[in-house]
Amino acid sequence: MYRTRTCGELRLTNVGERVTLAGWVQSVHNLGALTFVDLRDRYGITQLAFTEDASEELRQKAGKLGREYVLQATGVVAERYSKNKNIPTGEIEILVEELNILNESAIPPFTIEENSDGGDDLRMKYRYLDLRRPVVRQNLELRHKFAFEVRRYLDEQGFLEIETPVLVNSTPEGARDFVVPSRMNPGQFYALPQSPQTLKQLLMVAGMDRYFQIVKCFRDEDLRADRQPEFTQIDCEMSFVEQEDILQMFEGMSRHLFKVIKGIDIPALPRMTWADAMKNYGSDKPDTRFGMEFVELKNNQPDNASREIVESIFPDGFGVFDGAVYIGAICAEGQAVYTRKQIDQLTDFVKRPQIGAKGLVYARVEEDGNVKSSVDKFYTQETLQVLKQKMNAKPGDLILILSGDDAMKVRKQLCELRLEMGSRMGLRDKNKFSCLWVIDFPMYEWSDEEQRLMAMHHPFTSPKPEDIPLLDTDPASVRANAYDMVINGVEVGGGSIRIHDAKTQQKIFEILGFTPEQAQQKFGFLMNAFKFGAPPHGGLAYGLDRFVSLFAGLDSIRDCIAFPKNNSGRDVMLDAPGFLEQAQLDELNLQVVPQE
RNA sequence: GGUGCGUUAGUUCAGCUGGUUAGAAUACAUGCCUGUCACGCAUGGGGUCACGGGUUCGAGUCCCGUACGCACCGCCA
Repeated sequence: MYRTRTCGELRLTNVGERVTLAGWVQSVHNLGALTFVDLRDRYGITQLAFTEDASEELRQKAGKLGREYVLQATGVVAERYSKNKNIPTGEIEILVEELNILNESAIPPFTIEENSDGGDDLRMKYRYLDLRRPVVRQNLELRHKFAFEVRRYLDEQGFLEIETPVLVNSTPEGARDFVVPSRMNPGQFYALPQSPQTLKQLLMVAGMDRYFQIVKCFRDEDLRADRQPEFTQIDCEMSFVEQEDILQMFEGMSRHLFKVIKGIDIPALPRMTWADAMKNYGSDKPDTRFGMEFVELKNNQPDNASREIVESIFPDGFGVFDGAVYIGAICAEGQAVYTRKQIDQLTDFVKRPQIGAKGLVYARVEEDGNVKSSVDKFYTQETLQVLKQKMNAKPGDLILILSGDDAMKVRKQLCELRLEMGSRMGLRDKNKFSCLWVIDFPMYEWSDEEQRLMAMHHPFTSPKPEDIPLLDTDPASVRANAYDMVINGVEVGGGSIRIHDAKTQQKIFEILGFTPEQAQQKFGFLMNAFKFGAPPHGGLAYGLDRFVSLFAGLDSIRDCIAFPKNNSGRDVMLDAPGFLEQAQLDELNLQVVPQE
C-alpha cells in the first residue's frame, strides 16, 4: 500500500496517528539540522518534518530532495510548534520515520505554484506539470462536477445518454469539416461531426423521446480564446414538445447548475426577442449585467431589428449627421467627468479597423442641466436638450453617439462601445450572473460571400407557423422557432424546434439553394426517416467549455480543458498535427503535394 | 486571408535618442543556519539578444522578410 491518507486531510484530531503519505515535493526548507518538506497531492499539502528525532541518514536524505520528487513518507502526526494559518493542514506536520523516494524529477521548467512564473506557451508544452497547479486542477474539478450535475438532472428528467458515431459524413452548410480518409473505401472520406444534430433527430424518430449526450464536436475553423477545433457540447433533444417545454426544461437545468455548483438562486430567465436584442444592444447575445441600452435617434430604413421609422432629432443641413441612415446613442451614467484624453481614447477605440466607426460624437450633461457637446457648433441648445430628454440623461451623464448609413453596422459598433464602457465602469463583474433567453431568431441571414440566404441556426430549424406564408414572399423576414441561452454576453447554448415533415424540410432546402437532387444526396437519410412517422421534436445544445469557463470566471476556455490546442490549432505538447510515413499515406491512397 | 502586440539567462522581465564586459528577480549549484512555511545569509555557474537579410565605423536597439506565440477581424449553419 502506497499510502494510508492523503495530503489534504490530516488535522489536530489526528495527532499521534502513524500515517503513510505519498505525493510530490512542493518545496524543501533545509535549515541545517532541521528540514521541512511540503508534500503535495491532489488533495492538499502536508508538511513533512525531519527534526532531531530523525536519524542522521534520514536528515541527509531529506536535505537532498528536489522539487517534484515523488515521495512516500511514513511517520507520526504531530502538532506544529509554529502553525501555518494559510493551509488547512497547517496545524500539524508528520515526524518522518521512513522516507522512500519513489521517483526523482528533472528541474521543472516553471514553478508549480498558484502564480506560476511560466508563460502560456511553456505551460501548454508541459501541460502535465501545469495541471499539478491547484488553480488549473480546480478548473477540471469544477468541470467534472458540472458534467456530473448535468447527468444527474437530465437522468432525473428521464433523458437517456446515447452515444452517436464520430465517423460520419461531411455536410454542406455550416463550418468546415475535419475529414478522415477511409482505407477500405479508397478515395472516400468520413467527416467528424460538427454536432450530432441529424443523429439525435433520428433518435427522436426512433422513439427515444428524451436524449442527451456530453459529446465532442469538431469544427475546422480558426481558433479564439473561446473557440477550440474540438469542443464539448451538452447535446439534448426531446420529442412531443413545443418551444415552451424546452425553455422550461433547460431553464430548470441551468437553475439546478447555478444552485448546486455556485450556490446561487437565479431568477426566472427573462426572454428577449432577437429583434429587441439587436435594436437595444446591437447583439444577439447581450450582456445584461448592466443597462445602457441603445436609443435610436434616427432610423429611416426599417429592418428585421426595428421595423419603425424614427425621425432624426437633429435637423438636417447642419452637420455631421446629415445623410446618416441610422443614429444611435448610449448614456453612460455619471461619466461626464471623462476628460478630453479619455474621450479621445474612446474615439480611437471605435475607429479601430475591427470596429470601424467613422467617429464618435459625445455630449456631457452639466450640473446646471446644460448640454455641452462635440457638435455644439452645428446644433442649438434646444436640439441638445431634446437629445438629453430622449436619452433620459441626468446632470453628470455622458452621451455617446454613433451614426452611419448601415443600421446593423452602427449597432455592432455601438455594441462594442457599450461593452467597453461597461468594462470601464466596472459593470461586468465576473461574480455577477445575468441569464436570459434570446428568442425568435430569423430563419435566414444574407451571405454576401455566397450571394444567397444561409440558415442562421441550421437548416433543420422550423419556421414560426405564423411566418410560413412569408417563406414564398419575403423569406429574409421569416422568424424561426429558435432560441439561445445567453449569460453575461456569452452564448452558452442554443436550439430550436425542428422540422419533422419531409415536405417542409424539402422546401427549406430549396430556399437555401439546394436542388432536390442535392438535398436528396446530402440529407436523404433524414428526409427518408421523416416519411416513417417522425414525432414533433426539438432540442438544445450547451457549450460545456464556455459554460464551465463562465462559472470559473476564466478568460479562455483553454483553462478548463486538460489538453487544449493553441491559436494555430496545434497541440504543442504532442506536437500534433504531424506528418505521416509514406507507407501510411499509400495505404490510405493519399498523396501529399509538397508546399513550394 | 488580414490587423495589432510580442520573441533578451531555465523562467518572468528591464535594457532610453544605435556606442565599453547585456542587467534584475526568481530558479539552479555549493556552503552556513534547530521551527521554516515567498525562510534567511554568502558564493557561483548560466546568454547564438528567435532566424535571415539590410542600413551604419558600430545593431539587443533602426529597416525589410521569415518563423513562432497571444488578442482580434474575416470565418465559426
